[in-house]
Amino acid sequence: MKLTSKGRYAVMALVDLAKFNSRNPVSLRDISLRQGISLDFLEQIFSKLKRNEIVQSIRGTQGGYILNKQPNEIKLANIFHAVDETVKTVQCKKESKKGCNGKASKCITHNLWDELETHINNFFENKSLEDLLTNHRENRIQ
Amino acid sequence: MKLTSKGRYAVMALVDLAKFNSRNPVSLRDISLRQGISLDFLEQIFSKLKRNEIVQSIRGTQGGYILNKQPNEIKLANIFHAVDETVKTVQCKKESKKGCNGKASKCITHNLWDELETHINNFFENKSLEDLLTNHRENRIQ
DNA sequence: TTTATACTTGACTATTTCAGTCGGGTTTAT
DNA sequence: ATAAACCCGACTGAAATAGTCAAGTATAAA
Repeated sequence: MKLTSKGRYAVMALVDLAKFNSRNPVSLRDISLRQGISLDFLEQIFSKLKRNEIVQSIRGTQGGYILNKQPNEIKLANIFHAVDETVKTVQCKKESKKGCNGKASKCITHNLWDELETHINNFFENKSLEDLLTNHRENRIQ
Repeated sequence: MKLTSKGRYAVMALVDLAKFNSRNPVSLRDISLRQGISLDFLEQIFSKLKRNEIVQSIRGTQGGYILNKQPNEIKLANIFHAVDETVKTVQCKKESKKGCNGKASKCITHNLWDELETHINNFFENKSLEDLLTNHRENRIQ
């Protein structure tokens, strides 16, 4: 089981954005440098975050991105959903596959994956950007 | 985020094995046919399950596999661990990557992935083969 | 009004992982 | 003897991932 970089980077970038979100927009170039994430890749990610109204963009010189909501209103679930990061446990749901749809009954482990999905989604629903910011402030040494 | 087929198949195969575990060993061929899983792939999986003492093998004609413990003693965590299915959230742990080890401090989201790992592992620690068997018996129609 | 900065978009690509195959074994009941 | 079944390691096609690249548009500032 793994989490892709897209979702991980999205969270890292948004925490960074929230930290420097005081007044001025934050450019992807800055985030790229601070977080060590490819600028081109960040652009892909932020295009999705914008489409999902998690951030707003400001074009032109001195432009950048700002959060579209307060950090405590942005759940991790929103972020992962925005960048198409989904929990795909139940491959047996695929059409025309044996073991699940082929027979009239669900495959042996079908319920298990459903439960797991719920379990993981709960975790993401109950964590906001705000939580991460707090956690980070407490733990950093510098 | 996704779960690989190896772990999913391992669970399906073991539930199947547990169901038919009455007295005689169960051959992979039978499991393959019932669950629609490639025989060669099953052999890879059971080699690992055996190495981790989750099953025992009986060679020769009429051979097969039997569970090495009672279903209620086999946690899903054991199974996933046996087939190398791990929750890989924290890619920032990789050596020589920016954002975590490069600097003296942990990367912004490091704790998050740790928490998530714990959250998911809890789920697997608290579910046994026995639970799945019970669940399956209750739900099947046939 | 020119220029540099920064967002916008879509196509392209190298790498890695996954899922499964293949070809050889060895063991053992019948 | 032979067929069923486990055992083991190498190989491979396909898909997903993690970017890269190219060609824009918008806007603030000089």
